[in-house]
Amino acid sequence: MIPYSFYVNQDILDISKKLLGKRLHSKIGGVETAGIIVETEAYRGSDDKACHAYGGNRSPRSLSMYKEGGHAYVYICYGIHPLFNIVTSSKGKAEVVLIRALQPVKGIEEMKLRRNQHKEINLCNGPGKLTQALGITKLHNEAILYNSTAEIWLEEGMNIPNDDILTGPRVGLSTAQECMNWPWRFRIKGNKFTSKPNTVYYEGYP
DNA sequence: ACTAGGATATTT
DNA sequence: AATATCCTAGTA
Repeated sequence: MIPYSFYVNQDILDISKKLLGKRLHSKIGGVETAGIIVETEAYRGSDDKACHAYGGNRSPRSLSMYKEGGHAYVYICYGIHPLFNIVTSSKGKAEVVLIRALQPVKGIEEMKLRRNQHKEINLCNGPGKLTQALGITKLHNEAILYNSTAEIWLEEGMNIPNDDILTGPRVGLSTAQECMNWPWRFRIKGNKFTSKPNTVYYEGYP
């Protein structure tokens, strides 16, 4: 299990890249499922208009973003889909990483049942899909990811060198003005399990 | 292959 | 009224 120290006092863009290649595990309803993180996005409260905590904004939804690194921020997107984010950095800064896609490695049969899909490629290739596959719901908002009883946690996986990371604009933003073009989406080059809109990207980090 | 529409919690 | 999405059903 990846410890508390990993989640705090790291630059939000650095940790978004370091999360690539790590494994996200859940043990929910007695079944363990896991996948390699292959796509992330960074959200930074202080100056990022796309972030729910932009400029220190607080709402019932965004409160958990202000917790200390190592907590989960789960919110409901479009009224239906829970999206799973990892709070990073220190308390009060509201910096989170959205997990956008996984390569399934454990509990694949359970994922197929939960997702009602039979193709492995369709189990975790989107932020709303992977929460369903892993059994993550809004009840896991504010969950701690680093203690022995955690239902959701990370494990070390493979190290992804910078040359194997593609960056591009974040997905689904249209009113965040200049922020919507920031290359704060990260994914593993050549990996087939990333989420759909794969059109725009840059090699490496500008 | 591509596109339109529906599902619907939360915020402004 | 808009949104950090996904699925189905329709047309091509």
